[in-house]
Amino acid sequence: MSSERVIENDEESVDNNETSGTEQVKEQRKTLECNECGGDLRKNEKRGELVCVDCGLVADDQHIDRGPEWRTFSSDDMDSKSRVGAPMTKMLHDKGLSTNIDWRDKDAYGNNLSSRQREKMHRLRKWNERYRTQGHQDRNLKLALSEISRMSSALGLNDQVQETASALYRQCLEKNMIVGRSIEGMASACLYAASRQCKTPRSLDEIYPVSRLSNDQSIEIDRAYRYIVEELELPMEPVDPKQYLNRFLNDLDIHPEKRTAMQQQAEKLLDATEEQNLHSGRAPTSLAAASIYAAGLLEKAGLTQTEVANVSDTTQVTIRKRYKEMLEAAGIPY
DNA sequence: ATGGTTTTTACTGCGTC
DNA sequence: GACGCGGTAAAAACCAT
Repeated sequence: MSSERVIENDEESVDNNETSGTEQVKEQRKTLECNECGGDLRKNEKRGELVCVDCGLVADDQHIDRGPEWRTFSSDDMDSKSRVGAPMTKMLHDKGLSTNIDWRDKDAYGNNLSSRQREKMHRLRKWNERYRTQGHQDRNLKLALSEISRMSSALGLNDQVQETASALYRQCLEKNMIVGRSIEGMASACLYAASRQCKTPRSLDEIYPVSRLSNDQSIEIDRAYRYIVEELELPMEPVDPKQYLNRFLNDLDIHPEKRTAMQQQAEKLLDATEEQNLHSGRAPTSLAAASIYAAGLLEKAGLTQTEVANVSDTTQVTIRKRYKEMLEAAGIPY
């Protein structure tokens, strides 16, 4: 699509966002008339002008679309699809907005630079890098964000979680909450909170091993998490066991045919137990695990308690206890 | 700190393949 | 004999007070 698409006026560009560019143009041609002679007005895309076909009057020379560049399908998208600049991302410490100087000593055409130019570029690069990572806060952020990125890919978390975690860490930094605490611990805690907020929770037990904290330092993550929830007033609700179903079922590699049936069955069981207040006080992971095991029984998937316990970070004993009361709650004899 | 609850650990016997 | 399952007791972890 042309970057200088010419449209009737700015309001139109907002209202007709759902229709494609060509449709808009057709409609315009019918409605627009020259004030002087009544002839059709036609747009000149390259010049951004509206010109009368008959008398040559330039009706408007400022017809450049300042609206969003791409087609959008929801009002949320509208804001994010700005016409200019690189997309902003919170995953980079400078939101991806700083200057980058290529490390290759080539000019825009790919030719080698003269030695004089080369030296100049070296100096510029050096100073640019110094400027970018200037100050302790920026250094702090840079380290934290790279840790968040590393950990979230190790845990198979998506970009949305990573963005959320980065945003949380940024807030902590702005409120001066990091001083006196370890960057690693705070970053891990942000990631943990983000994974829950994005409905793809990871347990703290899963976070510990991918963080660079030693085993006896792992309580730092608990502490940091409580701290940021308190300070940032995050609305953290208890994790819904259903949010684990997908991942656990994936890890169990079940016959694709039984997979959906089991998930539905498990959700039904969780609903039944939820209604009878059997969820409170119980670890969400164990509830999810038990519902999966019970669903496996009902669907005859040949799942063992040990298998489910392994993927869910629980134990057979716990699964036993839970799945029985689940079947009972759902009124299913076993 | 305390007490109540859940979860884990470790160990057991039973039945089946 | 290996495996899945069920049960138990004691220890550990967790939570609200």
